Amino acid sequence: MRSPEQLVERFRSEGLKITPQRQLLFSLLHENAEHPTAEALYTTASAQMPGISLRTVYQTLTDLTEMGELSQVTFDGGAVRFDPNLADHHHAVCNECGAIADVSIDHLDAVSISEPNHFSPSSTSVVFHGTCARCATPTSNLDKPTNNQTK
Amino acid sequence: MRSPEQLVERFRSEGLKITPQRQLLFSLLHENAEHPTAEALYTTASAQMPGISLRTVYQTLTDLTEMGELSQVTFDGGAVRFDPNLADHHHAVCNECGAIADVSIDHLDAVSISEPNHFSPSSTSVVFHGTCARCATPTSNLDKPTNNQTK
DNA sequence: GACCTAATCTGCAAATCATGCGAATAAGCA
DNA sequence: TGCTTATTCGCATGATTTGCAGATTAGGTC
Ligand SMILES: [Mn+2]
Ligand SMILES: [Mn+2]
Ligand SMILES: [Zn+2]
Ligand SMILES: [Zn+2]
Repeated sequence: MRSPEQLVERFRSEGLKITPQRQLLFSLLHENAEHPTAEALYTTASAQMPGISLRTVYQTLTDLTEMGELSQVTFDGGAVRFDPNLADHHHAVCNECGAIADVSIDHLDAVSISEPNHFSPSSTSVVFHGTCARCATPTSNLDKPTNNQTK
Repeated sequence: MRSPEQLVERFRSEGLKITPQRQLLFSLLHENAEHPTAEALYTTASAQMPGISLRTVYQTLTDLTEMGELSQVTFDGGAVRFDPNLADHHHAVCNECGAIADVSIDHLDAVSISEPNHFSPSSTSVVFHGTCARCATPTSNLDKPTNNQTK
């Protein structure tokens, strides 16, 4: 996703209005690597802008997605998560705390479908499930992230 | 998933009852490579057993999953799909018709996370999105599978 | 075969997540 | 300031899945 400033420009140039709700969401999403759900963004947004509607959060997220500024990902049937990282990347989901990390992958081109089933893949996505660095360290659990488990 | 006969044996040996509903679902799931949703199974089941409850379908699918006889998969936030294929495998989802095919993958072990982020993956799943063989053939579209798109 | 009882099935309420819709509101502009 | 129209908001509705409780039944006992 582009910077809030660039998004303001884009919205303006497309004749869309610059509302406080949109600006807040631009800033909450910018470089946000947490893959938040709509509800999570709503909670954060509400703290800064009491009265903002969950409906507006969904609306804005849908708009940004349709503009190609956001992508949506889901894991294991949980709620949709929003991802401002437009680079080609994959994900690592922690079984313990539910954290979702962006990962780059080496040798993805080596991966191929074994059987000659004539499927023409246009995209490939890889999801790792396992234990994240924080949850792996047996030290103090005091600073462990809260459980964001999808389901 | 094991054969209906073996499942009957397993259920019996665990003190579970062999009901017509369960037997029907055993047979509908056996070697079923369509990755059906609960609703889809309910529709098929209802044709053979009018009056069967959707709740029972869900219940049985949950039971089989907990017994390790079924696995559940979801794609793009759609409804949960049930998979009797217990072998380690991956999936190819057709963008056109929504068909989901099982695929085996070569060189998966070559795939690795680039950055040293200390994530310890316990499992890796790969999903291809693209066009299936049927949808790719420009011949008669009459025999194309119906659209089962997840969303 | 009749009887008993726990397991199962069923119908419906309710939870969760997401979208449709219309009325109220406010951004952008003359 | 006042107009126009996009946007926001609240609520209803839809889709999927689970909780619950009463009715039913499989499977054992006599
Ligand atoms: Mn990401
Ligand atoms: Mn499969
Ligand atoms: Zn973790
Ligand atoms: Zn297809």
